[in-house]
Amino acid sequence: MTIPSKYDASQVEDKWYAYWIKHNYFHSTPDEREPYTIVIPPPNVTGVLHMGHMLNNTIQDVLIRRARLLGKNACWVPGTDHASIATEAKVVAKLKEQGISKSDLTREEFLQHAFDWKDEYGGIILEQLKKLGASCDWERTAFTMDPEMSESVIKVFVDLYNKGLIYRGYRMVNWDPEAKTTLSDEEVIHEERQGNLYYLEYKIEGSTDTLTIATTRPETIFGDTAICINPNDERFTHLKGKKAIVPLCNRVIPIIEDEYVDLEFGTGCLKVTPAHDENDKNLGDKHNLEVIDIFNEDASLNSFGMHYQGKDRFVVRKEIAKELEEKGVLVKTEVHTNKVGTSERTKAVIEPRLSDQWFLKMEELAKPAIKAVLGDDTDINLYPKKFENTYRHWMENVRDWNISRQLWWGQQIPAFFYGDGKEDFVVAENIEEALVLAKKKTGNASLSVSDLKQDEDALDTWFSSWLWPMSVFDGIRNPENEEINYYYPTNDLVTGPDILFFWVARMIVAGYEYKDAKPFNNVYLTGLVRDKQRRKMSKSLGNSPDALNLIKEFGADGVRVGLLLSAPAGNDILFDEDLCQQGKGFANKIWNAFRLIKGWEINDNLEQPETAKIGLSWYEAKFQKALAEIEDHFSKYRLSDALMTIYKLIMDDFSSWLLEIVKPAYQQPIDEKTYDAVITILENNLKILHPFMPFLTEEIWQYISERTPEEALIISKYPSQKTFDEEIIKDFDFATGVVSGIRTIRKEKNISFKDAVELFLIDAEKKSKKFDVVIQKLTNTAVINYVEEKVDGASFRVKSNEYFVPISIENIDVEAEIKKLNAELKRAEGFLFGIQKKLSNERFVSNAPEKVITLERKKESDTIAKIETIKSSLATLK
RNA sequence: GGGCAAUUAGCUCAGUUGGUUCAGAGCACUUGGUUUACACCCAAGGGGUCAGGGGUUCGAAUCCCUUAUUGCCCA
Repeated sequence: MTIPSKYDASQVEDKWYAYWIKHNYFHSTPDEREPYTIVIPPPNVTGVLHMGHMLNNTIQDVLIRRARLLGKNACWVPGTDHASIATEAKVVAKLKEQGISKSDLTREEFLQHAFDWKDEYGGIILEQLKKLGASCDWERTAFTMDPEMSESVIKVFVDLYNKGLIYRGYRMVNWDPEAKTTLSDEEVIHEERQGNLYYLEYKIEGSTDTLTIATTRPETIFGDTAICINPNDERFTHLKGKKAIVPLCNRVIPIIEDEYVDLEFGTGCLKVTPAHDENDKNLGDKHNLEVIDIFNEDASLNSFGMHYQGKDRFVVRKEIAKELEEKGVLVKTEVHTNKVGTSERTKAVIEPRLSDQWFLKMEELAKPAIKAVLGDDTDINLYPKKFENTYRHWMENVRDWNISRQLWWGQQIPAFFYGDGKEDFVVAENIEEALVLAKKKTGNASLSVSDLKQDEDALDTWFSSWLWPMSVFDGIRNPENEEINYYYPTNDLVTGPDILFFWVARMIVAGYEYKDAKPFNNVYLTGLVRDKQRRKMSKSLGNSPDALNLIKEFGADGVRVGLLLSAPAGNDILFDEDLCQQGKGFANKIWNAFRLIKGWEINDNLEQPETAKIGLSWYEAKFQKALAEIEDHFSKYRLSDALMTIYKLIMDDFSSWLLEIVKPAYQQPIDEKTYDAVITILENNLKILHPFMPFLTEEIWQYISERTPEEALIISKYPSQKTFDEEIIKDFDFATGVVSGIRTIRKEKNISFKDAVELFLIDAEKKSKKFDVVIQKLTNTAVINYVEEKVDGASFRVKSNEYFVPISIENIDVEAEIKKLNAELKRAEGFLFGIQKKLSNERFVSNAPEKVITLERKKESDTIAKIETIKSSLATLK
């Protein structure tokens, strides 16, 4: 059998993914085993795989595959999110290309287009996840607008309404004039923008006096309904009780007094526009001011804007400034930076707007969710822990959640109006039930279905995804079904910190409200993927590599390793393709180690050599030590450290040391016992590596021998932890010091590896001799002689042991040797000085614990011994 | 403006309760090497005043104060 010297992932990965699917290893049904459950953070149904998804889902797959190997019933539920604003915007844009305007369509027609779009492009991302190796239970694929999901959402809305937690309010909301919908506070991004502060002069009615106000938004003067001054401001006492005249429209408005006005800012006079600013709205409510809304829903001016009617707010701002200047109203303009809210999705500048919206009261609902994460006996752990502070800050200041959106793509709010009054509605799961309620509420038995009109708005997408961990198991509609009881609470949630509040916090809220239990035990918050220059990866910068191309180039295993090697929990990951190259290189290394082993000819008559025996027992200890470290890293969600431990184990301990130790001479056969042991070791290495590099490991596993579907690596049994011999690891580390010493001498003295050397040593350490054969083999040392006296030749020290390799006279550079020894001596003496200073300090000796003092004394005697050997070496050279 | 976090080698990061030879890892770098698994490799090596300053302590990368810089969240 010839095995190619380069590992070709593209030949392998599709084959094993198909095999895993065929044998249904990813599918889970409740059974007697312990469940291990993850629900995927559902990506946008029309989305495409980007680096963030790759990182996220690689982590989830590692956790799931590991759980599977540990014998748990692993269930990873995949799915997608309908992403109301983003998707609706895409559909609207596509229709526009075809010359169709949304306003020409009925709701039903529009939804048909949207579902067609979803069926055509939706779920591409899930196909891409398969390329990455994601072992999701695809039979469970869910979508937040599946009929069962939507039914759950409506049920929850009705329930919360009936509990008095959902209410309708005329409120200032964040209006996105581009998407023509409201946004929740969390969907608004505050950005610093440079603008102007305009100083405008208002006339005082019945007087020649004027007053000056400062505003950043001169176009909103049409909505002014008062001027406000601070009652304590002596500059304006003369204005009290007077009225001002709004420029251009010449409306007369009252001058009111309120301590809210900041004496320092601007001129100390504030224009009040209740329809277009939250603070002004509060002032307006307090002083019973008129509310004049001057904008259309696309933020162009309406008829209140007079000759600016129909023009966009930013156009008007420029034009009106000019007009005001010409009319002498604009006194001056200052450059001014302020924060403006922009839409997360459309980037449009948010317009505060008053409208009727649906809200969910959060304060009481948040309480159990706060306790779960921050209490003493925390139910839910965040990794890394630092996010608990952020979580606390948000949850303790939580505001009511605006859950209505002026969109069609989403669950339509189940409120049915029977009249024109604000309160003329009932809330029910369907129109038939609504009719019953409406009849009861109105006392009008003659009402019919046609008299009811359902609210036009849809629910916020997060109002469906906050139920995700329950609704994917139908836990809302059938709260006691077998699946929800088995899989819920889920174990780990892996997601980005950017949706800690949007999603994570709300799932916790929903979990306690509807299952009286947490939705998950642990939340692993990944970092953002950035480029090498720390810039966020984005389409507009074009710095995001094509995920599928990366997989093509480096293999899914290579990309997975590349991502995880640089992704400590919670830290941003600075993505660099070189990392994938390292992952690919690692795959190739393991492949070649396997090639080496597979190439050996086995001879069952051969005795096991001593070197192999010792090497194997050392590696077994080393493997156990690494296994314990890996467990520890996993328990702290330090996946990159766990991977690095495995990387070093396989790269250094297995390939560089063990295989070199057991390797038979060229074209010589290997004894069966050693061969079998090496194969077992290789298999164990594959098992612990499988969660990180599933394809490569399965390929080698199946190459090692014929396996039945029941024997596939993906469902094999993870190596169990055993106690191990710490001493042998220490002794081996000492031996590697000797090996390195000899190698250094070979290099310095230009002694080829092919020429055997002889080694002499003064064994002050009285070390075990069992590694001598190993040292000999690895360094091509013909014989090791234990002596009492120095021997001529190149020398080196490991602790207080002194080693000599005789070399021909012309190779000895006495000067260089002395220089080297002097440097070593100086370092040792400095070290000794430090220790002795410490030990002669009476306060140290009397205060430090006994253990520490003993250690210091040991260090002292070791160093003294070492200095002795260096000094005597120097003496012989001179 | 308020809050949180960070600052350790050229880069990305570990460093647990203050105490093992604690100043580490990976990558990068330098030098040498066709040792029959692998040049996607092997071996050896250089490199840090632990951001600056002050303090507590027998002892500080680790605890406290302070300054600077950076990032995130909120208003």
